[in-house]
Amino acid sequence: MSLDDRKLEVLRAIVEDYVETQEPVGSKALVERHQLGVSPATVRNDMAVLEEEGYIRQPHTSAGRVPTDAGYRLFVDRLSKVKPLSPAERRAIERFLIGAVDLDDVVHRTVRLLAQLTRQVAVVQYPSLARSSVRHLELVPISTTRIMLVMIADTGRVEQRLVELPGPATADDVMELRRKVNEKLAGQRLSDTPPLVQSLVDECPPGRRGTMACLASVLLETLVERSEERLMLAGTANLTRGGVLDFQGTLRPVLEALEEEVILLKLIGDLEPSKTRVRIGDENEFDNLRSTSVVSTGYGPGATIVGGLGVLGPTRMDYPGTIATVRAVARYVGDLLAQN
Amino acid sequence: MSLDDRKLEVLRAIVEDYVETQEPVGSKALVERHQLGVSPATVRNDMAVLEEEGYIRQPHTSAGRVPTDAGYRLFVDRLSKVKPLSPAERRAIERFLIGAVDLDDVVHRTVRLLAQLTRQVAVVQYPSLARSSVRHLELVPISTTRIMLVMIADTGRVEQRLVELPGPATADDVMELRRKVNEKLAGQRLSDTPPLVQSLVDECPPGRRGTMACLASVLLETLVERSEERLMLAGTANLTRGGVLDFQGTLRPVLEALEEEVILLKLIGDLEPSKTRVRIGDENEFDNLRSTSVVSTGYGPGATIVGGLGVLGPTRMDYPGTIATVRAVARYVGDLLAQN
DNA sequence: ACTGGCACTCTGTCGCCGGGAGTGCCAGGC
DNA sequence: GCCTGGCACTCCCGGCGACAGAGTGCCAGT
Repeated sequence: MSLDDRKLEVLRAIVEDYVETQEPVGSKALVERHQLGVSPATVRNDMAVLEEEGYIRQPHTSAGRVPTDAGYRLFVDRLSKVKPLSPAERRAIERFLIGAVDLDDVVHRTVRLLAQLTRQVAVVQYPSLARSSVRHLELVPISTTRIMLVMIADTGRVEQRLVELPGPATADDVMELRRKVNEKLAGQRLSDTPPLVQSLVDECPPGRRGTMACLASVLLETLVERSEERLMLAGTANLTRGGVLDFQGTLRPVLEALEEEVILLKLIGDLEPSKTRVRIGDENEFDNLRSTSVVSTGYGPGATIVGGLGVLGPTRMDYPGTIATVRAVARYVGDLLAQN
Repeated sequence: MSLDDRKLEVLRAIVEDYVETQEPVGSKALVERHQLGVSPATVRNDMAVLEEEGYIRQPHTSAGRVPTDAGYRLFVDRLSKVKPLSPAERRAIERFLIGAVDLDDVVHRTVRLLAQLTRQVAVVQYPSLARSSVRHLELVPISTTRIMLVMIADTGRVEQRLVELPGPATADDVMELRRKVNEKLAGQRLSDTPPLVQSLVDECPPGRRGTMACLASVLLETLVERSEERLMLAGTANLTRGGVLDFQGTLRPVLEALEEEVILLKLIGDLEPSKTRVRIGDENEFDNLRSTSVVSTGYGPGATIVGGLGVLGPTRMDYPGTIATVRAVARYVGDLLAQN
């Protein structure tokens, strides 16, 4: 059975009211608050159908209706129009991001901005190393047998690692290494570097090969294997908004999930270009997040994508507003990165 | 009126039982669980005195007694003996910290370890720049009028900033700058650098002074003014342990406070050497944290202190165990830093 | 196909009551 | 003088029943 326009309109009204009031919505209140042009009885019939189809449900007999995950899904896919940001919001975004001095600062400001605008938990992934290029590699001698390797990526990320050398190296040795390594790797995408690193070792004169091999292994580890993704979180206090009504009693599982970076990365780190992804309740693959929704998108300079960001909140969330905000923030951050 | 030994013993018993059971403790249960050698009636008299003195209170008439903040304070100061860590805990600490590859990793592992061992919220401050020395300064050309300044501190911290130059600079110019800057600043404590940076500008040949001045101002900003403290948080999910009984109903204010880095820094960043600080409930200067206690201490290689760490939990916490754990972790982290 | 009316069901709240835990006080004993 | 047993009192907490309110499903009528 397909749903006619009015039934969809009723669903939309239910979602909107429920999101706003946090209370099951009944037929009478619905016709009063929206101009549906029909009587409560008619709405009730429509509701019965919507419930049949699984889009809404009653917490108990003779309570109002509440959207199901499927209901929210339908709402997001077909019923919600994008809500344009207010000029005030746009100004807020610009003002907030404009003073950032380095990458850490950008991420930091972004995540707080997102949390504040959406009033939910915000997550921002640092630009992924896997999607970055090497801008420069620096070797800093710490002692005769130890150097610090500093990798600067074009996205602004800086990673450092300590390298234990097999034997002592002079300052000149280090300079030479530095030159060679940069010659070979600077400007390369990180994902392309492994064979280049190998060739570095191969081309090395035998006398120095030990040192180079040592450096190479750490390089590989830093550049690729342990291509660690970092992220930043803000707005956890927003989980307590609306009492403990959302999240079926405890936010325990949610807080636990937020501690797991792996989980968060899976959530916001799937990077289909210029597409905003919405995961609603049960659609989430993590049990702990079954009562939450996640809105995420990729960001990056221009059309390329270097990382993800998003927000997490109760399934009962303002999807149009949240989606609009997430997109807008992602675009601004991308622009900001493009300037560097 | 001074409290005799038995009254103190009663207080100790109350604190211990309450911490364990989370329920007001009555006189009868007390004599049953502890060998006090007197009758409940006697204990009741002692309790009346303890209440008079403000160390315990009754949630309502004819409920058991609960320690007040002052009661916990007395307990911590005079009644609790340090609880030595179990060998298993020591091993856990070592095993957890041993694989750390860089500073980020150390801090990350430490904070999670602390959260796990104490089952509370853990906070670890990155080694403070103000207490670090410059190991090396690197200048990486980004374009002809932009260079990236990377500062590596002896504590392992790496800070980077973008510098906009007033005019174009050649690779040689940059190399020259790099040499000069390092000559002057490497090895210096960050707090000693401002006059040195000034002298760098003064000694510069007039032709390059513009560039150097530009660099110098960013240097100053990076090194001193914006000597930003960073920190890491873990274990917020532990706040939900024990229901919402602690934290008088909502953890909202607590979560809010945890979002404010400034607050957290004040809490764990007061660095009296080798002293563990305990702030109990109302002793806390932040209203939002009135229902929590904070145990914090400094850490660093050897006897010097470069940063703070600690945990935050309900006033009803296992003080002896928590204090012991915080101290032990701080010592291990210090040792780890000393190795670099 | 929609509407008004009506009976029904369920929730949430209030007041009430009794059991239980714990206290404060008092008189008596060591 | 300190400790103890006894006793009356207070208060919380859980269960129970009544009740008002909200919302529904259904049916007959337009």
